Amino acid sequence: MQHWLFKTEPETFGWDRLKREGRTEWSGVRNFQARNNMMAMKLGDLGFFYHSSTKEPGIAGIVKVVREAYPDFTAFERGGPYYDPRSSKDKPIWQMVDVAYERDIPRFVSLAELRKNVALVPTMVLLKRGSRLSVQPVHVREWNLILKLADRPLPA
DNA sequence: GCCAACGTTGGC
DNA sequence: GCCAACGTTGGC
Repeated sequence: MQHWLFKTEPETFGWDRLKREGRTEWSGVRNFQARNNMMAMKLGDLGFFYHSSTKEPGIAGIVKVVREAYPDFTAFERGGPYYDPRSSKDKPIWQMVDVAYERDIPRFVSLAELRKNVALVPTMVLLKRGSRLSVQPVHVREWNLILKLADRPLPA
């Protein structure tokens, strides 16, 4: 099993909403690297649900991949915000997966806290300088370390 | 709101 | 194939 991280803006689609709705299509990704990551996902893979572009960015919860990659239909929606004329039903360019609420974590783990963790800084994609990849892999070592962080009370 | 860093586009 | 220009992301 592989682990991932999904970025989302909580003002647009946050953790509370996913919890309420149970599952969602991860549509609208228009970056090849992020798309390739989604195409590598397998049923049952887990991912961190990450809040970006917000007052306190960080990891809010855990999701599970419940449908493997398939064509992102929002690319076919003429006039829609995610329309891409290069993508067609015959030759779709963009793909998406479905993810579902898996479980809460004991507490929110902020980006600032992740940055303070010396063991994460050199390797974690999220922490790389200028990183803006919206769907990214998380090494199992990083995954477990972050879960351990979330199990402890927030350091003063 | 600012701006550094990034990915993509398109002229050459 | 190079690279400047552009639009976007996302932390601060």
